[in-house]
Amino acid sequence: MSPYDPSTFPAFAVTVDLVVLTVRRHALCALVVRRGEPPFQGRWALPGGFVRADEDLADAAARELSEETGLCADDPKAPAPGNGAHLEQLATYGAPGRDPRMRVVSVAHLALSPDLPAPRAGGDANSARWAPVEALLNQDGGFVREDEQPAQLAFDHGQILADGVERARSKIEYSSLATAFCPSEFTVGELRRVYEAVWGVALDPRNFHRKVTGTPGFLVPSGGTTTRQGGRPAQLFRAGGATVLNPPMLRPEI
Amino acid sequence: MSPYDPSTFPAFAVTVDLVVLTVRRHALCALVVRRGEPPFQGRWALPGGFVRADEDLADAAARELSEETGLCADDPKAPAPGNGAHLEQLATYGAPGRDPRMRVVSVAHLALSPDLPAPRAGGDANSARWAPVEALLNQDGGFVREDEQPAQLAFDHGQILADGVERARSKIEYSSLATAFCPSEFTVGELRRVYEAVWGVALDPRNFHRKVTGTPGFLVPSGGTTTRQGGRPAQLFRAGGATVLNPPMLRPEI
DNA sequence: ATCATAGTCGTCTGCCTGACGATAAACACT
DNA sequence: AGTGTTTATCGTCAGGCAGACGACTATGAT
Repeated sequence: MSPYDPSTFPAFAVTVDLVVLTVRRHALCALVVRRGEPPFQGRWALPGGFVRADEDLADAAARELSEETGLCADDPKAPAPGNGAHLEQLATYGAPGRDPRMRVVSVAHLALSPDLPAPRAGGDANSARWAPVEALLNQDGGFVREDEQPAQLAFDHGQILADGVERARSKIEYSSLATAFCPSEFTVGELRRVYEAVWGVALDPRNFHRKVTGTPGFLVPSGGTTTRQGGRPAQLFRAGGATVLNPPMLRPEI
Repeated sequence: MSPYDPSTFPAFAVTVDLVVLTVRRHALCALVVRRGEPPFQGRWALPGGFVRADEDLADAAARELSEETGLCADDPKAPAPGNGAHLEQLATYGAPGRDPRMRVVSVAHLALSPDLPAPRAGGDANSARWAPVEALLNQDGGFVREDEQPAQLAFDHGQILADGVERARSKIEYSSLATAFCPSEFTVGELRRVYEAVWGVALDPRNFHRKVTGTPGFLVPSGGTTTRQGGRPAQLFRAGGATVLNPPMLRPEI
C-alpha cells in the first residue's frame, strides 16, 4: 500500500442504495422514489444517500431506511426477526460512469418488510411509491400494462434491483427469511402467498403446510389463536428461532 | 440527493481486498502478504490496493490479483470456468475506524485458484505466502502449531477472510465452483479432495463418485485419458457447462 | 341448506442419499 | 510371481423427503 498521502489516491463519494421489497396484493413490490433533481430528474430511483463521514455502512443503510419508510431495521446480529425490517448488505456498484456527476461507489442493501407501512416521502425525495418489480424489471422493450408505467430506473438501479430480487428469491429457499415479509403473527397460508408472490409460482397448499410445519424451529404456534382470510380459520404462528432451512424449500422448476 | 458540490459529501478512499483461496496438501489455504509499512507493519494482510480513478471495481480486483499472483481472472460472464481463476465480489467493509489513517471503504473479492501458482511477491508487498485458513482464523486465543504462526491479520482482514471462506464453503454446495480449485483436467478423486479440504470433512468416495458423475453438465469426460495419484488409474474430466447443482451437494452435518 | 373458500390431515410413489459390500487396476514390496 | 496397499468404480439396500392428489373440516356468502 502506498504511504499515507491523501493526494495519492482518488477520492470517491460513497452512497448506500436500498432495495426495499414487500408483498402487496399478491405481487412483489419495491420501494421507488421520484428524483427531484438532475441527473435523471423526474425518473424513479431506488432510495439512498451519502454515507456520512463517521458512519458505518450498515448504519447509513438503516438511517436511510428509516428516513424513507419509517421502518426500523432489525439488529443484524439478532437470531430471530424482531419488529423491524430485515436489512442486509447486497453488493457494491462502482462503475466509473454510473453517476455522470462524479465517481460514486454505492453499497446496495436489501431490506424486506411486511406490507403495512404506507410509503411516505421523506427527506430528499419528492415522492415515493411501491411498484411491482415485474413492471420495473420488464423495461427492456417489453410493454407495461400499468396505468402509470414506472419507466426505466435511474442510474444502474435496474441492475441493483434485479440483483436484490434475485437475492431474495434464492434466499427464501434455504432460510426463514420469508417471514420478514409477514407481520409478527401470520398463518401458513399467508406465508405461502409470500413464497408464491416472490417466486411467481403456485405452490400446493398441502405440501407447503407439511413442509413449513414439519421444519423444526421455522414456525412456532402463537397461542393457537385463529383469524380469517376467507375460509376456515387458520392457526397463527410466529417466526421460530431457526434461520436456515435444512433441507431447503424447493423452488419449482421453470 | 444533494446538489452536486464536492464539498457536500465526505471523501472516501476505496480499495479492493482479495481473499485468494486454493487447496494445497489437503488444506484450504489463503494468500497473505506481509505489510512493509505502518500501520500493522510486519503483519500479514490480505492482498489489495486502491481502486484507480477510472477503473471499475471488478477490474481493480482483477488487476490486483494479477499483480500479486500472476493469475488471470476469468470473465465473470463466461458460463464455464476457463484457464483463469474464478473471481467474484464478496462484500464491502467500511467501518469508520477500520483503517487508522483515513476513511477507507474496501470492496472485498473472492478468488479461487488451482494449486499451481507459486506465490510471488509483486508490486507493493514485501513477501507473500499461502497460509492454511485454519491457522489464520484460529487466532482468538487458540494456539497455533505451525512452525511460523501467521499471527492475527491486519485491519479487519480476519473478518473478511472468514466471510470469504464461508462463502466458498457454502457456494460449492450448490454450484460447480469447486472445479475452480482444480486444474483444467482432474479426476473425481481430486475433486473430492477439494470438497474435503474446503469443508474439513471426509466424504464417501463411492457416493461422491455417483453424485458428481450423475449430475448432468457437472463433469464431462476428457478424452477418457487416465493418470495416477496412487492406485488404480482414474478417468479424467473437465468442468462441464453446468454452474448450479440441483439437487445440491450435501455438506455433512457437524 | 347449499356453495365457495381456505385450512389441515393422509396416502402413495418415485427419487435421492447414506451406509455399506465387492470388484478392478495400478504400485511396492518380498 | 505373489501379496499387500491404495485408489477407482459399480452395485445393493433401506430411509427420508417431495410431488401429486384424495378427503375432511370449518368458516362466510347466497
